Amino acid sequence: MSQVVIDAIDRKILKYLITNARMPFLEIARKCGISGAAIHQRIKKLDESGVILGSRLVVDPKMLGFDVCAYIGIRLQDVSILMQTVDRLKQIPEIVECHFITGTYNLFVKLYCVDNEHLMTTLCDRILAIPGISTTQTYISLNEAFQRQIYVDCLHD
Amino acid sequence: MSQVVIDAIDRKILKYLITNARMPFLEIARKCGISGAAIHQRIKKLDESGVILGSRLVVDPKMLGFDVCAYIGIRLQDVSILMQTVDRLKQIPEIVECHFITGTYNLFVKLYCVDNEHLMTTLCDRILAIPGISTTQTYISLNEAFQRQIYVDCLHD
DNA sequence: TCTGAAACGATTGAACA
DNA sequence: TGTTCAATCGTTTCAGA
Repeated sequence: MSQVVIDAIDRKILKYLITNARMPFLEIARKCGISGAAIHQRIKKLDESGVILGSRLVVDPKMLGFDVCAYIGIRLQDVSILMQTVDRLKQIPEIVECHFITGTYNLFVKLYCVDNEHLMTTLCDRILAIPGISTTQTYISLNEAFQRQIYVDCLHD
Repeated sequence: MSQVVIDAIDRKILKYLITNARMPFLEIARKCGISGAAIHQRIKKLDESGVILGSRLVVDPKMLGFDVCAYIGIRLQDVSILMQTVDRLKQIPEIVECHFITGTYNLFVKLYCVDNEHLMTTLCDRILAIPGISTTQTYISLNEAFQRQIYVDCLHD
């Protein structure tokens, strides 16, 4: 996949915004030692080049009443229907993540439900209703120990 | 887990910010038909009550050079070291998510690596170096079909 | 819980080094 | 790429309903 040239200042900008998407550009500017307008221009470039995909508020699912988080591995009868299956999965709002994977399953999804009953109806009435699914395995997350973003500094320093 | 009373306006505010954490409060105010000050007060309340955990810039891992995304299921020899193991996993920057789960594994992590070699060294030199790990299984994500946030409207309307 | 007003700070675009 | 400047717009707080 195409890459983009990102220098130390870009990485610093990303690092700040990855932990707080609403950090004022002027505050970043002060920390980076350049002007606010320069930060603005760099962020615009990062945005246009596709490095920045967007920003999100992070909410606590449990506080909103979603007490159950689960991962489901999905095995298809026939890999040719992979894309159609993804489209069907996308229509299920409880599913927040969907991956193509190697190994025992073809697809792997993450979802949030209100309770176990909600998980069961989502699995049985919505997911298993999709034609071509051979088997599934559900892994219930008892607790999310942590969740964070990529550590940009892992890269070429 | 404790829940909080959230009305339709709160849900509308969250809905906007979940897809764009930098949306100006005044714009939300216009869409909700109340003043900017009221939006500010509501967001402050949602923040203080723990519904809002923070905000994040979403970056494309591939654009930053992280070509490999994987999930690893981890089985421990002894569940009593669960918390210590989480602490050790937290120190590995490549790991972005860590769950306690039911089933075949005790822990389940998501990580990003630069390439397969990086994945292998992270697994062998860092993860398997943690004492008490019995077995692991790695699922490589060939592609993330989609990733999004909880759909707030799943709830009580 | 809302509003409007006022003060302050941030964003954005243009012109230029 | 960077800078400064100026206009516009957003944020935040407070008093009061």
